Amino acid sequence: KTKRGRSKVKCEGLVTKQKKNRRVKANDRERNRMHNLNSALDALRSVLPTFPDDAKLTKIETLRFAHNYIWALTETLRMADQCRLIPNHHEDRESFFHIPSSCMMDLASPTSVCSSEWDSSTYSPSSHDADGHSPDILVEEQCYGNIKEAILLYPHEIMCKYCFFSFFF
DNA sequence: TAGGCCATCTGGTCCT
DNA sequence: AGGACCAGATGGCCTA
Repeated sequence: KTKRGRSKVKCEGLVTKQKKNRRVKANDRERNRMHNLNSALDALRSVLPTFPDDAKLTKIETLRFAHNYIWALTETLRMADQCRLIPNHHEDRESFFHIPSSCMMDLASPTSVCSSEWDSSTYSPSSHDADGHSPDILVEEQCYGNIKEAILLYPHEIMCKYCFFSFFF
């Protein structure tokens, strides 16, 4: 073989080696990227309401569930705002707070402050307070705050209320 | 055993 | 040129 021929072969070998090296590095980056994506999905799973016995949500289920959950929370807040803006709609408030017993899952029952929050009797009008605030306004404020707290404390019920254990959009 | 889910590899495309 | 992103291909694992 000529000198030029040998160097050509050597050069091709070098290029192949370089290509292989680039591919290996690219694979490594891609793997890393997917791991990051999965970590983000895990983080998302961790803030979604699930039960201990539930199998881990798949990727697509996680995304759909998150979509529905956000919708349910938005809807809950919207209703809370409505409840706040429309005075004397005790019936609405009561129906909003009423969680069907069939929906009550295997959760620890509400305790202390929380237990009364789900009790509609909490919202019945009472006498004026020392500052002279109308009981209705106090009730509305309390109602609004309670709903927000309830969202944090009882995500399962919120989801259940809106029948969002189905994963369809 | 078929089907679903997943991780990984790969080549193409776009961006810096 | 190199990195990020994407979609298709492939093979492994699990479950009904």
